[in-house]
Amino acid sequence: MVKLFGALSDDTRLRIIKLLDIGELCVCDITAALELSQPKVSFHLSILKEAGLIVDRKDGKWVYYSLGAGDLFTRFLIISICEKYSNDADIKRLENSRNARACQ
Amino acid sequence: MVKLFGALSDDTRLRIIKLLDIGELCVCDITAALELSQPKVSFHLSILKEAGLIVDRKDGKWVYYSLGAGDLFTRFLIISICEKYSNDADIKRLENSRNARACQ
DNA sequence: GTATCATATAAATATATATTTATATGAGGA
DNA sequence: TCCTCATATAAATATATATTTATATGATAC
Repeated sequence: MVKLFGALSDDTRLRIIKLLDIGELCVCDITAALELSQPKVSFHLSILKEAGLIVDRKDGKWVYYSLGAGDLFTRFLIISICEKYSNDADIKRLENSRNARACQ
Repeated sequence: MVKLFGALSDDTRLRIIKLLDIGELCVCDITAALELSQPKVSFHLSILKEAGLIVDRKDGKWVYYSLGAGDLFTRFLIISICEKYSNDADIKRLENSRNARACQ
């Protein structure tokens, strides 16, 4: 429980959760959307994964992350965060990045 | 939101929340129940208060803390924590402390 | 007023967490 | 096979958070 709340007590990680609410994303898209360094994004993804909030799926060179199934409480937390938290700028950059086919 | 989750990402503070679920308690009772130093308890109480999770009430020498009203989401978090988290040893020590009238 | 009690705060230190920079891994493509 | 790309990990550093020890505050009792 401490680990779960610890994973949620960081602005970067809440931004990632909000991004993944759109759907599955690869690391390069998340990195582009957040405008952060790749190791930094990987670090935060690992903490979210470790807390059971997200899951990953490998496909060739890419690793895709998405919001995890989790238990009822975890799901409620994610829903609440996505409802309360907004980061339009991130989502806009994500769209730009995808249109530009940043990672290929 | 980060501050709220940050306040919940510590074992000592979850123990305090669980204790306060019983009802209003003074600092000396919380200190006795947790078997921690008084400054340490005051430090953690200040973080919970700052996050809007608990409120205080002064009466003479004593300061009493209790779970705050908060918004729906905060209340749900507190309810969930109290349901999932158990610390029987703390509650037992609290009862002993009160019987012994530790603070007076 | 002085002593004592409950609590808070400050300063110093210890510990955990995040960030940066550099490098490793492993999959495809030339 | 060698090169490049996407991602992860390691090491070094920076920053935040927690803990300890000492002291301050403010109330009551003597």
